[in-house]
Amino acid sequence: MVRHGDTAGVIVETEAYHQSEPACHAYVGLTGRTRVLFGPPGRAYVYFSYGMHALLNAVCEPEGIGAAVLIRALEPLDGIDTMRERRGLDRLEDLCSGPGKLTQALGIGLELNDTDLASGPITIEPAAPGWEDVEPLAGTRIGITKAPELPWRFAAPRSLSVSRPRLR
DNA sequence: GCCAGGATCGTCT
DNA sequence: GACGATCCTGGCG
Repeated sequence: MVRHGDTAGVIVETEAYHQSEPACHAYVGLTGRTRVLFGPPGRAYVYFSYGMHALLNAVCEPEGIGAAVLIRALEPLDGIDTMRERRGLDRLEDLCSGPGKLTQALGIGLELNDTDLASGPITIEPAAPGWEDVEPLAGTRIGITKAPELPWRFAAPRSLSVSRPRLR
């Protein structure tokens, strides 16, 4: 699960990105923007998408290799009233069912880029009770034009908080 | 249910 | 100067 302040949710959807394929920002090599991707693992890579959304990634692989996991959806767990206020929405399954939605619901902005996901302010924690043995489904990634064939999207089956289209 | 269009701006060419 | 790892709304059926 992911926690920031009083808000937290269970990770139900992710996508993997790696410097070896062109959909990954790190594909172009080390630049000002991709510096964090090539840094040590366990840090947050938060970047600005489409001029209006912050997207949260967990940096993976040893320092020197550019790779990360995009957090695409959460099932809301704590601070749901706060999430509703930030999102201006009521329906539980709409609060965090997309990478831009969940950063808004959790109050995660660009200022948290390159922060440590073990010590916070954003923390990634072990699976919540009842989620330990969930086996994710795999499918192709969403919203990209390069390397669309790679089955690097993963989602929890049956969760209503997964972004569309649902995997099955 | 599906599709098209607009908002909006950092990053790299 | 072009291009997105997006979201929301409105039209149509």
